[in-house]
Amino acid sequence: MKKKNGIFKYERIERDIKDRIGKGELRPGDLVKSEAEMVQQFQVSKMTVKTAMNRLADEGVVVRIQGKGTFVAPCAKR
Amino acid sequence: MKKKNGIFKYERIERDIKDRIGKGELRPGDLVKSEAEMVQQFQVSKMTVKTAMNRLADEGVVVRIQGKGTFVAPCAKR
Amino acid sequence: MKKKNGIFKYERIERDIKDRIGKGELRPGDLVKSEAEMVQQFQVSKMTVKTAMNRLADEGVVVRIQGKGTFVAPCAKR
Amino acid sequence: MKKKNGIFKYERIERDIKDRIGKGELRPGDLVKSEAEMVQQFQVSKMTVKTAMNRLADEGVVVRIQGKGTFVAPCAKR
DNA sequence: GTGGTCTAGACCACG
DNA sequence: GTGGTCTAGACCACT
Repeated sequence: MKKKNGIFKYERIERDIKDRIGKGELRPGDLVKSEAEMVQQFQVSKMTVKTAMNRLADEGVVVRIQGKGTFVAPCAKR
Repeated sequence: MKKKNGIFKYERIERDIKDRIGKGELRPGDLVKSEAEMVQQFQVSKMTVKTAMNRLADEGVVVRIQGKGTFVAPCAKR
Repeated sequence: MKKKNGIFKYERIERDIKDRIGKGELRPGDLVKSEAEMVQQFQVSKMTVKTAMNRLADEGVVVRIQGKGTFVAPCAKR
Repeated sequence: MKKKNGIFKYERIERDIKDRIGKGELRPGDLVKSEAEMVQQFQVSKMTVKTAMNRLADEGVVVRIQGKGTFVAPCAKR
């Protein structure tokens, strides 16, 4: 995993999602962009997106459901 | 997505059918529940039920007949 | 949905691979096109490609290795 | 196939679809209700719905695409 | 009214 | 960056 500007790439993605939740752009229950879309948006590998989203899932910020998508947790922390 | 005991959903369904055969609840020639009923019972999609039942058919545990149903094989293995 | 020659889409894909092996375009050990490429080439969904390739794997024509790719079997039948 | 009030059940369904197109409720390219929904709506068997929709498809009123749905034909006749 | 094929995606496990 | 599992449907073939 490489850093850019002193932070890990996956931290940039985590930060972005949390910011959107903080601003109310993403609300509890909302569908978050898919892995494939994030790969495009952030110009990173699927593994980097996965690392970011799994960290957010571990923190309880999002819930990932196979075959359905990634959703903002019902009581998302930020 | 929650996996039970680290196995796939279709494996849970396969196991359930095999267990019923092992216990004698399902006997050779018996009609097995329809895909639609299993979708309800196991709370999975139709394709997951299909994966499970097709695997059992490949193993020779059941026989599937289009338009009729799924039956326990005449000499079902367990 | 249009079927060509009254056969299923996955059968067209199976036939294509077998033909390439028969012609010597694909030889034992060769890497076969990825699922994503076949989705583009045959204009079908990923699941249809999977059905085709899994059937070829069952027949022993190809070997599929998660994380690596699909290869023509060492002693491919045609 | 049974009649009700002197007309075949599938004729009632065909009539309904054509009427909706005539009124502009359904326009070229629109997705028509699924087979399963029509079974509920008209309280008929799947075979009856199928007969109706296939007749409409033969007439060029609708286009049926496996895995996607039934659509009002680009230049639907009525 | 069953099982079969197919869509257009999603996330997961692995290398 | 592959193949694997899974969703929530659709229409198709058959009995």
